[in-house]
Amino acid sequence: MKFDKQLRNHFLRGHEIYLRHLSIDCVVFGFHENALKVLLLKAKYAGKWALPGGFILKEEHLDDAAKRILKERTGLDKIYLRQFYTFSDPARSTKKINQGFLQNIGAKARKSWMFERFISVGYSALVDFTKVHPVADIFSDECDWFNIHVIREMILDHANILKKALESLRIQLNFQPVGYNLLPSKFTMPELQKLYETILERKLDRRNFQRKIIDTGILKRLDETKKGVAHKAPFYYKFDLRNYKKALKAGMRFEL
Amino acid sequence: MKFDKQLRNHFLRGHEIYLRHLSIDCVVFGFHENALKVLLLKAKYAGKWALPGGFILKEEHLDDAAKRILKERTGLDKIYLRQFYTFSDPARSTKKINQGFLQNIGAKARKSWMFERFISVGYSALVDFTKVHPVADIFSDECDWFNIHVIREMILDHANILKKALESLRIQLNFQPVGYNLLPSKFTMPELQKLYETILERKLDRRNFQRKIIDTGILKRLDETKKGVAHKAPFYYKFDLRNYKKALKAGMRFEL
DNA sequence: ATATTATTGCGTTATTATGACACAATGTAA
DNA sequence: TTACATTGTGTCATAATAACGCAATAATAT
Repeated sequence: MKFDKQLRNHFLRGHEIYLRHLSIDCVVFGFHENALKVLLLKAKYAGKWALPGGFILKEEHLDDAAKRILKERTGLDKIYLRQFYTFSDPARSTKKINQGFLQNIGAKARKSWMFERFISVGYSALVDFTKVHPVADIFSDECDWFNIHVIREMILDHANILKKALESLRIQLNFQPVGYNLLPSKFTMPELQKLYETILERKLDRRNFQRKIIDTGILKRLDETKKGVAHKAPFYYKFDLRNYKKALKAGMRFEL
Repeated sequence: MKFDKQLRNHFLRGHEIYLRHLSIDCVVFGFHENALKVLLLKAKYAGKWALPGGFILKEEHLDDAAKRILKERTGLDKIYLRQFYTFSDPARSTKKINQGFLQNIGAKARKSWMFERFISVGYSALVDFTKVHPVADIFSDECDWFNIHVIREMILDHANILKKALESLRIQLNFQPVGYNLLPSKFTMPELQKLYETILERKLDRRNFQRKIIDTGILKRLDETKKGVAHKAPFYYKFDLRNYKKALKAGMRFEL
């Protein structure tokens, strides 16, 4: 079938266009229904889960490779991306390969560049959940969002990569109001707070949180309130892009 | 001569033992005479300066490669090391190669793996200046310390790597009392303060600085004072390793 | 010997930021 | 119409921070 032909070709001839020994893995964060989510692929045959990843064209910048890979997985064009760590444990990529997979690829492909050692550069992406359309790649037969705390068994060292990405995100939170990238353009204060609580894994005082974030000046309150809630309706806010950028430039801190 | 034979061999056969397309560059920070220093090598023939760097053995962890490289350049065994960024601009390594260099290597070597594209992983190291014995490598004929603010012209994108390392160090300062790695085992309060001022590039109030760092509990004051200063002698301090590690584990912050 | 000088150790105070909590307002559901 | 959950705004005690004062001290100049 067409799919396997593509796969086979990748194993046999991929090294002609990609750099050897080097890959990218992306941790794509989204926020939906008050929970932090991550985009995962279900690896063919193995049934384990994998981070969206890919390879680097011979004359391509890593940032561009990550953009290209994520464009394919999410349909999104302008994704907020940040390189966070490079994973190089020699044991990370030499784990036993799934047998069902090998059989489907064929004997010749077993000597493929794909079974050599890989060093992988980790990128973390922050996206607006509502804008993403997950698409599987040639190594997988499913692509979907998962709650950060109910993660399935993952291939290779991907669980470790995810863990590192989360730590990195937690630190990033102090230097950048990540809500801008993770939330839809308009959102309520409780939603923003829940985002922070989820990432930091601790409760914050509602009133102090509001005061602090308002004081930064990066939010604009809209005249509109949320409809259809069985209690006092919260206002919608959006980021004041002008002040947001100014704050970033000035190296703002946002401690909680 | 022996040196050029070694170099020639590296160009012709290095790819047999090292991963292609991948290198490491190290920014080694030291502190001496109240100034932040960085270790540089003078590239042969080009005369420009370079960060200590090297390549990764086919089954070697990047961290181990960095350790190996720095052991050779500094003589030090247990260096505090941290990976900070991976540099992948396709243009970074394709800059015109120095002619004098090429002539000395010979014609055959011009097709060497060394002239292919390189992606370089940046490591920053914090060392005790007084313990380092700089040694040049096969690509250079000089190795020495330079004040961070009077840096010479550098090869490739090394100036950029250095800049990124400094930014990274500045952020690190909030999470880790870097003095432990940069200062000799015993030091005075003004020395520690100067270290912070140099990295942050701003003046700090002497009295507030002292109070804050004492309050962290990671220092032990010795009974000894500095000798031979034409004014009131400052006490020596050293890090209380027990509390230092405890603070690190607890994720201490040190804002100034 | 003594005074001078630069710098240290320790302390004070005003200002600002933080954490913890009170209470009225409000939009749906009972 | 009332109950309910949750929001917007505000207060207050406490902690952290910035700015500054002053006596002590070790070499040096007189």
